[in-house]
Amino acid sequence: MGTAISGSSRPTASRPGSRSRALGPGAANPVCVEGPMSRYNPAEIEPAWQKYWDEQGTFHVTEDPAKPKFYALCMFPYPSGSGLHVGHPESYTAIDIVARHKRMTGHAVLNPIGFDSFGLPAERAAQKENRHPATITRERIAYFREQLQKMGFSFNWEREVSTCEADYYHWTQWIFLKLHEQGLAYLAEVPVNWCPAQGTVLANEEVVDGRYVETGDPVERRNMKQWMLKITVYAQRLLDDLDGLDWPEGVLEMQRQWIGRSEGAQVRFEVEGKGAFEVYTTRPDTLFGATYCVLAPEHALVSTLTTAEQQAEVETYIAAAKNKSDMERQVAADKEKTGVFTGSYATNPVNGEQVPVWVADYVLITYGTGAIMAVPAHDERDHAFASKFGLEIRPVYDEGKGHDYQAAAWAGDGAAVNSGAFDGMAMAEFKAAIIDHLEEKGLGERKVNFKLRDWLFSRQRYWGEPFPIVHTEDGGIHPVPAEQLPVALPHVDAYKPTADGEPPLARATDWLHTTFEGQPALRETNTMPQWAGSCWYYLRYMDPHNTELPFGQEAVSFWNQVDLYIGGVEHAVLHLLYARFWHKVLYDCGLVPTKEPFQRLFNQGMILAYAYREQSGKYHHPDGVVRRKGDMSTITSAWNQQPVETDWYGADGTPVEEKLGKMGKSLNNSVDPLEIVAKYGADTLRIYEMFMGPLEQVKPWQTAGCEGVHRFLSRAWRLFIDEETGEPRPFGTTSKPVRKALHVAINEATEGIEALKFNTPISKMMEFVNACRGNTPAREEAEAFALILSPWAPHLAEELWKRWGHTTTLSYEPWPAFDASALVEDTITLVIQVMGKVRAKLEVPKDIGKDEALALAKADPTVAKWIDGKTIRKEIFVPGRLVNIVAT
RNA sequence: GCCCGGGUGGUGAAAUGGUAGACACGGGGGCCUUAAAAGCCUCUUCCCUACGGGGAGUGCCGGUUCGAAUCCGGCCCCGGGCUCCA
Repeated sequence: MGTAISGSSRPTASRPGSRSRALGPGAANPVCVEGPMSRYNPAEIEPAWQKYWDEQGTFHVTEDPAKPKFYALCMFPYPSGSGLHVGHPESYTAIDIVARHKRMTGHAVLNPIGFDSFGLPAERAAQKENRHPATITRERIAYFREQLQKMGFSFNWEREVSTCEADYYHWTQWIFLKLHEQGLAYLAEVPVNWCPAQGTVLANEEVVDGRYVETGDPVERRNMKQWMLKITVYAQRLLDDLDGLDWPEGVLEMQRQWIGRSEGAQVRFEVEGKGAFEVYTTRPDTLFGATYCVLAPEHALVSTLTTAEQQAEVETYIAAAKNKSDMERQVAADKEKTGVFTGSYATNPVNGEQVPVWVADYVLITYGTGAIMAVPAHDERDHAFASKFGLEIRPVYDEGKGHDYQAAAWAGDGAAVNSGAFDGMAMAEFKAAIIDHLEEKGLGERKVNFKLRDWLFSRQRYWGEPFPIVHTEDGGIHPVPAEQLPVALPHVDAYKPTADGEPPLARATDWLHTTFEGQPALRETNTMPQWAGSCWYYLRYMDPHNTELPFGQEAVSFWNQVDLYIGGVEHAVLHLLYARFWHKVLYDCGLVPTKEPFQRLFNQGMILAYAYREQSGKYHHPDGVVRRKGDMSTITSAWNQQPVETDWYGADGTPVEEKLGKMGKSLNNSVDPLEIVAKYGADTLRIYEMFMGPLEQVKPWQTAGCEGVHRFLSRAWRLFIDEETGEPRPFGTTSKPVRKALHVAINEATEGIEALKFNTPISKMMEFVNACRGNTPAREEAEAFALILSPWAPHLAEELWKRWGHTTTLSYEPWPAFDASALVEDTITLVIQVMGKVRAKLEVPKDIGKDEALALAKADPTVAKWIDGKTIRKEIFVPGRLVNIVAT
């Protein structure tokens, strides 16, 4: 934030940390310049229409069985302290265009908005400012709401939800009780990142090199009692039901990989006199090549298997692994594998060989059985490990090309060798045969495994939903009865853990101590993660004021499921997977009619912005930066310390280099949408957001690009409104080129909205205005134009509609019909190619035949020159398009 | 390393087997104006030109085709994500 905004455009809501300065000379406000009284003035018409829509309840929607329904949803925002930047309205604008179009095609449209308002940043702000996070959050929401309302989105504001309010989290808790009732919630000891100095648990991204990134305090892994949700029970269904969804292929693929189904076998390895462990493998066909085994450091059998001589080394290794985060373990092991020998040997069940058992952190306790059989000849990771520690590498497949197994692993198919009775088999046959063999002998069994793990569902934080759970002294864990909900967040004296490391809620001693069926009891002091509220908000929107249930059956049977969901690809896995999981649980409880929550999903591309950095590392806001062409300076790049030439200069004349990056505080390149609204109007902002390029594409914001869009809207205004009087210009008569341009635009808009391509329709609407060349078209054409423009630029369209004498909103007018006959011309431009190169263009009747076209082509002097003296080998004729003469 | 996106003028882009650069931004020239702003007209991929044209060109190399930005194979670069999943 901290972007330049003119004083007059200051939003009324207070916004912490903001500043303002006067607009520079180059940033004249076209809205305020002198001129005719009735020029296009969004500052006047936009608030008026926003007021009208609000007062008239234009977009209020009810469950009307006479209409088909459409549920359009954008991912709701987290109300951060810095407000929305111009990247956010991209998906809201796209959804709004679809919603407005669907109303015009007779649908009952649900297009709600709300706020994902629990979460860590507000808690941090509360600690710093010593204010209640609810107060801070509500202030932030007020500014977000103002920003959204000034962009003219047709949201169902009467359905707004905020996940941190008791009337919402009441029902989040209610759904948790359902999960608990279904046996899907349980307590488990789970390792967390514990920071003793802060007395708190940290998220993975807050820990780097074993230290808290903010303070540098050391972090250790510590087991804590945590609530878990059994999402793994749903793994197969979460995988199977992806098939019917209209989602981007990339997102489906990421979900499939995250769920990570694999088929293989679980095999038992005996250690003489010390017991046995099981390994999971997808390659039971390589069992004869298993030359050692590896246990995860956390595996229960490690201490039993460690011999006296190896004990010191193993213990040191385990201690080191324990304090590394999963991420660190991965990064370190990518560079070089580590591990230690336990001193014990296990029996390979298929050939009776004794193989050494090692401990290494490249084996994860959380996957499979936490133990593996290692086949270095056929697995890269095992190969790297075996090479480092001098373990045997024994191939069990001959791939037929003399592969050097000592140099590298090879995981492909071939003919089995060194595998006793199985020699000669190919992979598929071998797999089936050896699993049968293992099952017959009782050495193992067929097994399906998933990468997906149960969901760690508790946080040691204040600003989240309290669990509706009490603990009695006898160790009993009891759900709070549904009629006693909500369990309200208590007030606490500080938003940090207690002195003995209990979560912040433990500070509320009056709240903490309660009774359960007459016995003294303590309330659960963990809170739910931020995902909880966003797992079901799309259902609450269907029936947001229900005080008896999270949502009523009547509402949910009408709205059914979300028809179109637009949001960032960063939520491709977790949010979407968690919401799908809860939805399936609710489905199993008979509370929702569909197996899946979101039928169609679309990811908008991130909007980037140029950032300008001087060699000291300081960022200059793009507003003050200018390019002085030809005036090059050489500076040391703050990005890579290399000398770099630049002709960009900050407002103070300092040379700066340009780089594209995420819009945000850290690069000092955010742009507040209200700044653009003040300068150009909401309609310009909306259209520019869409005009920048395809919705799914990552693209850079350039405020200057708004100029062209604003000019287009001004030109459209002038086309229909007399700028001196403000009266509508008299309508003209229709003409062929204008009618054609209109129907091209109607077609492009109609198809574009369906395909979520919102950029090219704008070009076609610009072409329509250009085609009119200042001559007002016929009334029918003008009105059709306003109607197709209205999803993109609703304020301008409404204003024109009103000035043409209509007395109600155009939001429910029928969408204009496309007439293909308007596009038909009598003649076409026929392209004449010789050897694939364009040599001439001829104006010919549209239905010209091949013979006639070729005759005309050959008669053209330029064409004649190119085929003169050559033999014609082939003649291509594409009706209505081109002729290609192949001559050599 | 693996997975997912993406490379087209000075810039954002359009064209998904048939005229590469629509529509805009920026820039040049002109009109209007006492002047400026706004507006309007016009040029604007690069190179050559005897001004008629000609040649090259969609990250690089190759292929298929009468014809490729578009389809196929190989490579390079950029952005995002990642749980060594046995």
